[in-house]
Amino acid sequence: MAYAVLMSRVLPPFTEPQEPQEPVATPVLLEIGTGQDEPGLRADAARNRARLLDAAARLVAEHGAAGVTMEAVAAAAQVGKGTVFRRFGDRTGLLTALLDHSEKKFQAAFLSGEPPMGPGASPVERLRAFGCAALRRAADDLELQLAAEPCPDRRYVVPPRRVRHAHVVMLLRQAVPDADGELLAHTLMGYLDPPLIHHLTKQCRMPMERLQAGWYDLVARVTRTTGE
Amino acid sequence: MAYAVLMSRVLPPFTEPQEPQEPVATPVLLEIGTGQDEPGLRADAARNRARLLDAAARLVAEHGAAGVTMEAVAAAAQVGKGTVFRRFGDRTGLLTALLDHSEKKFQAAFLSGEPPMGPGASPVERLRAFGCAALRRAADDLELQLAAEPCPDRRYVVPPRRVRHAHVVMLLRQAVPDADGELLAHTLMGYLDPPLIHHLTKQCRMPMERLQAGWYDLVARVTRTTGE
DNA sequence: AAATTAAGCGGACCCCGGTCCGTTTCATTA
DNA sequence: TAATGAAACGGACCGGGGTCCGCTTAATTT
Repeated sequence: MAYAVLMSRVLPPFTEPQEPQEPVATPVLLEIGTGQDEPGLRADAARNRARLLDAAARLVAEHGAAGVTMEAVAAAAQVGKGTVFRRFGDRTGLLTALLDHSEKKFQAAFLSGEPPMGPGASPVERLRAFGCAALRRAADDLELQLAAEPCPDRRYVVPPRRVRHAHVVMLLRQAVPDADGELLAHTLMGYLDPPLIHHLTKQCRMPMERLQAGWYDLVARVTRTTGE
Repeated sequence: MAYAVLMSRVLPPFTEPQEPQEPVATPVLLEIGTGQDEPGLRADAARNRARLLDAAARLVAEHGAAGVTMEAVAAAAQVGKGTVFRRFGDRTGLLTALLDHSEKKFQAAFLSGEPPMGPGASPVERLRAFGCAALRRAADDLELQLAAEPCPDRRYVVPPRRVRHAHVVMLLRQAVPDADGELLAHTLMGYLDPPLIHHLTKQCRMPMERLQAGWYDLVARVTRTTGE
């Protein structure tokens, strides 16, 4: 499939899913993100990219995420359909690009922002804060996050997820050095997955407070600390 | 969408996703399953159903799950395409039906089988055994399980998942009565999700032993017990 | 056995994601 | 500024999921 090739242009330096994925050192992380403005793009390409994102955002606002059809976006941006795919790879890529700006801010917050999320606080405090922020982030434009969900076998390979995962692994290594941080991190991240948040808040009508309390409790159990 | 209507025929007595989902008592659970033989089906319908499942299984064997096209199945079963959709609702439904038999056996094992999975063992022991079995089950025909993965907003609503979830909730209620069993159960189940198993074992080449050890550790932490 | 009717049937049809490839446009080099 | 090659473009095209609706058939009733 040409998908990988296209994505390698969209998401520049990114290892293939195959290799065993050594734990990534923190400073490298910042380079993994999607890259909103996409440097090194020909003038017309850059312009079309902007028009496409603009059109897509308009469509979301007007008809919800379901209204974001590749053809519709192309038409609204006065651009050929092929162009949309060339630029974003596939529908998920487009939707992800739409979320990229806020995702970047989120990443900045936990990678290098103020405590308690950023460096300076204790690992457990940072984990707690991270979860709250992630819950909040998932709750805002849940619809888009849901629509941007990649197909099952890409889910764990997508850059934003890897960044978050690596970060949680790092915190867990500090908080519980003797545990299998990789696996525990997956468990914790599972709690924060948009589809689950959606199920609990929308389909089961759970209040966010309960989810947050659940997160605190989970962190406490996993790190074998007390709640306070 | 007519989907829900169709499914209500395929999965007879099943509450809508909307209501807050009260904890289901154990004896009821057995009725939730998909129902392989589908009683109350007209003779021709039952015959076609069987032919379709047969054809689908053949296609999986020959061309992998990706080869299971609704049209292909219909053709192989000498049946109209509409018939496939009438019977199984959608592709996911068909694939799920294909897994139904083994899923039923799995359910029987943890609901009423021998200890340590079935009743008789302690809740923590049952949890540990449950996870191992689930891991094993996910590892066998991973491909089919992956292909049968429902779209994100159905994921937590699908009968097999609800059965497992309810069961884990029950065990957690016994093991850690003061915790939020609903939420903890989701966390534990997340660890056992086929896409994650696939990612870890296939894309990251992790050995199953590590996953299993991870499960034991997770159960221990969540229930605040020691490993042994 | 004939009549009735609800369930089932099938395939034409629509929509949408994704691909392909001949044409156009930008940037670079001469 | 003309030539050249790579990158971008666009829309015809394809395949597959899902729907629709007029027709058929199995079960039931009289």
